[in-house]
Amino acid sequence: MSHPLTIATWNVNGIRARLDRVLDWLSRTQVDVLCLQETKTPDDKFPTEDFEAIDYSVAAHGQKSYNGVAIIARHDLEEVTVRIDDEDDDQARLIAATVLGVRVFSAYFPNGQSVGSDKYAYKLRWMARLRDRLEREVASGREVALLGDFNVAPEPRDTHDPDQWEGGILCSDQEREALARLRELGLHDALRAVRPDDVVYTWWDYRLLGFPKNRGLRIDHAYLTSSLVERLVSVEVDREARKGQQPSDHAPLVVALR
DNA sequence: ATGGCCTCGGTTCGAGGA
Repeated sequence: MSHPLTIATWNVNGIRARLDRVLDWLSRTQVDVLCLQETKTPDDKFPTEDFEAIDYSVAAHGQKSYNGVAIIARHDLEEVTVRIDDEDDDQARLIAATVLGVRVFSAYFPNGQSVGSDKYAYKLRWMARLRDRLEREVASGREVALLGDFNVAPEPRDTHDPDQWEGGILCSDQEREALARLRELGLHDALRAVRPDDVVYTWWDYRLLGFPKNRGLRIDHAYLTSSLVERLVSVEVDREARKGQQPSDHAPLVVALR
């Protein structure tokens, strides 16, 4: 028998700038596991006590100003590991923990800036490294849940305006192929598993009234191994969390498992 | 109104984001 479990991912664009909003959201939703990205905070300044005060545990891996990931959970966080591999890389973009037997990864994929740039090459290299890491994790027979800001829109329908986005950063063939290589490991796009035809976005530009006009992208994802897909009840974007004063430019993606 | 942002660190701007 498995335990019902909700797992969410949210790029918060600065945990200290968004702390009250995230605490309120957790208290209201009672999500079991929350994967955070762009915490932009060193671990000694992460507001761990504030989460513990509402009975959540924290595993954080951050750095000053940029990047940073964390996993917040109402259950014990076991086997916490940070980084992808042993390669030299000072960017804090991956943390893993085991929650109720599920190996959960919170990932902040590189943005890539523009196709052909040095940052683009780093992004593709990072995705290949992640693939190799997850190949080992999946081969071990674990239930794996990879959640985060993947910074890739998998298909043209995952952007509000393909004419504007296709072929550019977040939507290039090489990025999409690197994402397909992750799925080839046996990881499935949870949103598409239960909502194959919906137009869904998770990010909207702060500028140009992006959110009111629903000019968005689907770049935050939850990739699950098959046994977790079989437990899927729903996958939802909480658009309410993108509204109001000082929102993140991303909304949370919430995965419910039976 | 026909253009419209936000974080961080560190100062009143620059880098980065997507």
